[in-house]
Amino acid sequence: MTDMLRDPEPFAEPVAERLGYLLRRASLVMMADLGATLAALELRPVEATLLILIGANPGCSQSELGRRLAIKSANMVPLIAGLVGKGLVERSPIDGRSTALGLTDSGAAMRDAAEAAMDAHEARFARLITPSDRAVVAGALQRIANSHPFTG
Amino acid sequence: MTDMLRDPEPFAEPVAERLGYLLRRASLVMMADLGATLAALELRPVEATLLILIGANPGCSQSELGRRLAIKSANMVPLIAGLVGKGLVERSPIDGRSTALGLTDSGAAMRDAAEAAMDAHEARFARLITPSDRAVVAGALQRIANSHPFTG
DNA sequence: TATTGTTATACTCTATAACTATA
DNA sequence: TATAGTTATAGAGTATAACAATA
Repeated sequence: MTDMLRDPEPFAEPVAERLGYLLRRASLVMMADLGATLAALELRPVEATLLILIGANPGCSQSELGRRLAIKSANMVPLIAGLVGKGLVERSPIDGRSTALGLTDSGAAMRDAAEAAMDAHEARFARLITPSDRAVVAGALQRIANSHPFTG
Repeated sequence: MTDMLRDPEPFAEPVAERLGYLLRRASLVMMADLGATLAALELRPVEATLLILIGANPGCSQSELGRRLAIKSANMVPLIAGLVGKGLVERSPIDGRSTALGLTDSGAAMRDAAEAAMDAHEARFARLITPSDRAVVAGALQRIANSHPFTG
């Protein structure tokens, strides 16, 4: 009987028990699903995140977004330029060196669509964790994420 | 009094509650710590993982490792070649197309050092989660990681 | 015909250095 | 002097396509 359950080709996976390994594998799976989900909107995950953050913080600067998301300023340039080029984000000068960012009307619509897509995406995975365990997981992940300074 | 605790520059972070976002941030923090930890051994995380897996599965093939770790065969070539070049891994032909991988003596010593470094690394983060919550987190991460087929 | 290992290559993401203009 | 934004570039990591040799 037990032979029926035997692994036909046993392979030891000692790293599979490690927290960092599990975290990375789980993160890659969720990122892949999110990417596939947002592809319908022709948005990458980072672009959807930027739309949501700009929508929630109208007038914020490019450098401030970079600090929050740990994206270097040099790498923010093509990201924001891409969203502006798509007509989703608009810049309005604050002073000579800063520009306030905001969503255009179509940017706000796209943000709403992206949030709906992300809700559906997240629901597919939240199903795998009981509500009470979800709080435990979220708390643990937050403590890990905050245990190192995020340089940006 | 409450003014003393007020955020000097309020910034809404609606994505910070999302499971995928938390997972990614936590994973990046642990990966950065692991990379810094293993730098003392001049090993990257993926190289340490390969040493551990080869040590636990002597005779395994390069393509099998790639399937387990979701690394494409084209990308396995320079990885294994690098470990062979460092004298940590040795190849012995099985048949005309497969080669069995194994650790050299110095590869086994390096594997031991890498596992010790990973133990210390992991302990720094396990501290942030109570033992009973650790099982909850590990279970949730495993279900998420297994919820999508891993293509490799 | 499917698999192992390989080469070459391209694309994305991220990092560094240097620079301009402004506060 | 420090900051916002930019440019150019380099380095990882990962992806596809095509191929040779073998099972």
